[in-house]
Amino acid sequence: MNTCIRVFADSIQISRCREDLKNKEESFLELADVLNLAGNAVRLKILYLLKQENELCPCDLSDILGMTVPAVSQHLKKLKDAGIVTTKKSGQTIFYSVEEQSQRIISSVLDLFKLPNSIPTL
Amino acid sequence: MNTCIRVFADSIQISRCREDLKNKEESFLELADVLNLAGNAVRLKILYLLKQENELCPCDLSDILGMTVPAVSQHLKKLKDAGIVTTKKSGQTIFYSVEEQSQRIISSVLDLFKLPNSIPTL
DNA sequence: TAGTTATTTAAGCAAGTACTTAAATACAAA
DNA sequence: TTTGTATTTAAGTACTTGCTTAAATAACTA
Repeated sequence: MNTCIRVFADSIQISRCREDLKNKEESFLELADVLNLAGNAVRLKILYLLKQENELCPCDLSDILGMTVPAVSQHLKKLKDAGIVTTKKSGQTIFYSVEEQSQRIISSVLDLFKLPNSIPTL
Repeated sequence: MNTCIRVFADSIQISRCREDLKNKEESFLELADVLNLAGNAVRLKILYLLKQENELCPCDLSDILGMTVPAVSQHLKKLKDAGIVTTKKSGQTIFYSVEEQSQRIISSVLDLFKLPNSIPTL
C-alpha cells in the first residue's frame, strides 16, 4: 500500500474522514446496492414502469421493453431479491410492483429525471 | 422473442408505455450512467468525501479509503470521464472536486442517505 | 543533474454482468 | 389426462468490472 506521505497532507482531516466513513459503512453499502440496481437502463425502465403503471407482469414488460421474457425475469429476480419489488399471483400471471417500503427511495431516484442541467452531458 | 399473447394483456397500455419509453430513452441512458457510477461503494464514498471536504487528492483518498493509489485513480478517471468530477493542479498534487454542473444531482443522490426506512434492509 | 514524490497508465486476472437458448415448473382449460 | 400459457431456472458465453503489480509521466527538491 502506497501510503500518502505528502508534506501537506492534513492528517486530522484524513482521520476525521476515515472515522466518518466507518460510522456510515453500512449505509454506504446499502445505498450503493440500490443505486447499482437502478444503474442499469433496463432495470431503471422497469422501476419507472412499475411505479407509473402500478403493476405489470414479466410478459408485459417483455413486450414493452422489447426483450425476451427470461432476460426480464432475471432483472426482476434481482430487484425482488433486494426487496425493491414484490409480487402478487393471479392465476398463472405474476404481477410485479414496487415494494411499499421502497416507494420513497425509488420515487426519489426517478425524480432525478426532473433535475434540469443536472446530468453532465445535458 | 416470446411475444406476450395473454388474453388479458392490455395492448393500449403496452403501446402507451412503449411510446413513453421511446421519448425518454436518452434520459434513461444518462441517468442510468450516473446511477451506475454512484452504485459502487468506493465511488459513492469518493463522491461523498469530495462533496463533504470540497476537494481531495488521490493520495488523500487512498489513505482515507484504505486502498491503493492506482485503484483510487481508476475510479476517479471514470468519474472524470463522465464529467462528474473535475481537477485542479497544484504543484505535483491534483485536487479532485465535484464538477459544478453535477453538484445538484450528486447532492440529490447523497441525500438518499437521509430517507428513513427507505432502504429495503433497514 | 539525480533522486523523490504524486499521479496515471498498462497489462493481467478473477469475478461479476447481461444476455442467449433450452429445460423445468406451475397453473388453467379442453 | 393432455395441451397450452406464464414464468422461472439453468447452462453457456461474450463482455465488463475492479482490483493487482509494474512501468511511465510529471513535477518538486537537493
